[in-house]
Amino acid sequence: MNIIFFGTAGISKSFLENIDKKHKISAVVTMPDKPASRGQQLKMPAVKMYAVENKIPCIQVEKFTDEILEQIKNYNADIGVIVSFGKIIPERIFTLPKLGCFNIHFSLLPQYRGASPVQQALIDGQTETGVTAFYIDKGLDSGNIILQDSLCIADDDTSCTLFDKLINLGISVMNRTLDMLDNGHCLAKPQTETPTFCSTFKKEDGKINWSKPADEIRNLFRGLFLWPGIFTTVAEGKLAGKSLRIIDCKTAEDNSNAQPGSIIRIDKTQGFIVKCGKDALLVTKVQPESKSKMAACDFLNGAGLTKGSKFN
RNA sequence: CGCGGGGUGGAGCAGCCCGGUAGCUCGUCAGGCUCAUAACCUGAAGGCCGUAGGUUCAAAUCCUACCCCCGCAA
Repeated sequence: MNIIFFGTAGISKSFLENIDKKHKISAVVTMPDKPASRGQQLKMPAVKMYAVENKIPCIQVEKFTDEILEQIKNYNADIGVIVSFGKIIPERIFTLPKLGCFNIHFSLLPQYRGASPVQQALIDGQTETGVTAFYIDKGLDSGNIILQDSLCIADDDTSCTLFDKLINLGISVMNRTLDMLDNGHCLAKPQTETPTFCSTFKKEDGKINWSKPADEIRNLFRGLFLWPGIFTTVAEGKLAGKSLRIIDCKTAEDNSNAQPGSIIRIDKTQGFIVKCGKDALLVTKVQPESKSKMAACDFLNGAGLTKGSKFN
């Protein structure tokens, strides 16, 4: 089939390069280059880099103008594949390909419609999630479901590892969906259950509330692992007032009535243990403001913190 | 020229403003104590203080240039 691919985020590239070779990718649609990192130089989306390397035409859109519409129309695509594009695609665009457009979404729709289904599922402590291929319609992730596959979430999965698993599964779902469409055996079913929604996260969402149970904090850590991460504020010592990012942690049982946010124990081989609302969190790796990642005990040595020190 | 922090024994840091003996918490090694230990005590090794110039009797510290690392923002 003749495919037009919509995608922007880093993960989109994995899908683009793994589309079954029997199909032809006639064009890639992505967002404009954006200033990035310290130098603030323009950086092209990974999808565009792939397109350039493989000499695939690439359309970058800020807004879907009439001119863009004409360009897309000229590619005469059979199907549009959308993976993490980053913009709502208007009806006059998604109706251009002969068979319409489908989206790969990282949840078991209609659960977790919206921007951060992977992160939110981890934060909620879910043990199962999946990938859904569905037809784009005018709503938000509300179209008819073509194919859905589930997988188990492991206790030690973070957004990083779970994304990896979902990308693999998603590529399979995408290619099977393309096969079904190609063969004309494609029965899409409406979403009937009650949907749930999730939105994007802000930096502030990663702030630790130590009065919460350790397993909730740990789930927040897992969900926000890639971005923005979870952080706390040092309350004393030479780094008082600075923020501290938690790079790795585990829950630890604790029945003491110590004050949440205080260090109740130091394990020189592993890290330090902070009391939470229920149980405690063993912090093993950390990154202070403006600093590199380091072992939790190294941080204590430099910051002059010890058993009894507190975080806010 | 987006904003900011930083490069000091193996690790994390202090010292720099106000030039004059290389400091702290760990780690490592040796010895001691102990039923035992990641605990405690004693001792030791290990530094061209990011690089190159400059100022000075004297530079980790002041001046200049360069290299590298990191956070924010995107």
